[in-house]
Amino acid sequence: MKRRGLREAEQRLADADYRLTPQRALILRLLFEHQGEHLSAEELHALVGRTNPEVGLATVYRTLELLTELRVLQAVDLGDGRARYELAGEDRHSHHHLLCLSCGRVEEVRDDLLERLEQSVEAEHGFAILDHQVKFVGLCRECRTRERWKDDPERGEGEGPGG
Amino acid sequence: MKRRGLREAEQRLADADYRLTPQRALILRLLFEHQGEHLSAEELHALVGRTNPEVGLATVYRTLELLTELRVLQAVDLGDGRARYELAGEDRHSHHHLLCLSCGRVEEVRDDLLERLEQSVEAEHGFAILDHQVKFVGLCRECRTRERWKDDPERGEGEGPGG
DNA sequence: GTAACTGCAAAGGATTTGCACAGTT
DNA sequence: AACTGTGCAAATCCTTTGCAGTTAC
Repeated sequence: MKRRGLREAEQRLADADYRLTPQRALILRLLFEHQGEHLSAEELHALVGRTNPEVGLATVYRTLELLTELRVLQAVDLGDGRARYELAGEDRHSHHHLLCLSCGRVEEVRDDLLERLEQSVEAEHGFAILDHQVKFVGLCRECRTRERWKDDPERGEGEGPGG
Repeated sequence: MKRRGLREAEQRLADADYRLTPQRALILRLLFEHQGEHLSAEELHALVGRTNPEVGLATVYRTLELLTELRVLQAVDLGDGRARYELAGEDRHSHHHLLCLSCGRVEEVRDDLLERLEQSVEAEHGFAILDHQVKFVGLCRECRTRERWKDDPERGEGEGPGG
């Protein structure tokens, strides 16, 4: 569905006089195929490696950096100590994430109230907002419903249906 | 003025059966003396070293971790690749930061609209929010006034009330 | 053809950890 | 004594970088 986005992204590379190497093309494709998964460099490298084991991790890092620079990607911090990436929204910066403590899932939020908040901040602090990062940590609807939280005083639980 | 907070923090250590060692006492004191500066582990270690060069960096890290666990501190990510810390508000989680791209200053925000936003998110996503992190990146009033920004060909026009 | 790109491995910076010693209870 | 806490240094983790060989344009 977002196939067009891929073309645009490739075009943006060309427009900025960068080469569309097979590595970059593959990485870009995977990024679009795994939209919404917030892949890290290493995860992406693993994905790349499925078909092209030759591609080095450094290349993945370099490509990620390049694509971020070109505003094709945006780095997001999900609090696990590594950078994760998502496709950058065309019109608007929109990293508002709901991070579930129980299952680790990441939902995206789009809420007009945030714009309201920005306006308020700009007005009250005289601060010109260029970008933002909003992250809510808590329990998603499902985990909350499951109530598997009250049992666990500490933490560690295997959320594994895959087992 | 916030001397009482220091005592409370020390008490919290004791309550949790941790010892108030000279290192911890010093670190805690410095943390209160440098409120609002968002010190990193290494900065704090340097401060500690002014009077007690013997204290190791690892101890600072360990203390920071401990104090965070005890909710005396909160780690904040200001985007410079290292963890920074601030005293945790008693009643309310409150890391809402305005990070100025020009001078690097960090302001704190307290805005009711954020609570409104939280409620909206809880209602619409069924997500139980336990904590949040909100960071706005842009230009503070002063840097904005100085207009040292318009020189930059990168960003050009856009939001220009100055017009 | 050639500057851009890649892969590899080594380097880098922040944070953690293993371990023997020191300080408390 | 039995632990907890500390200092040091080595280890770890993510990410970057140097360099020689490769390749897209």
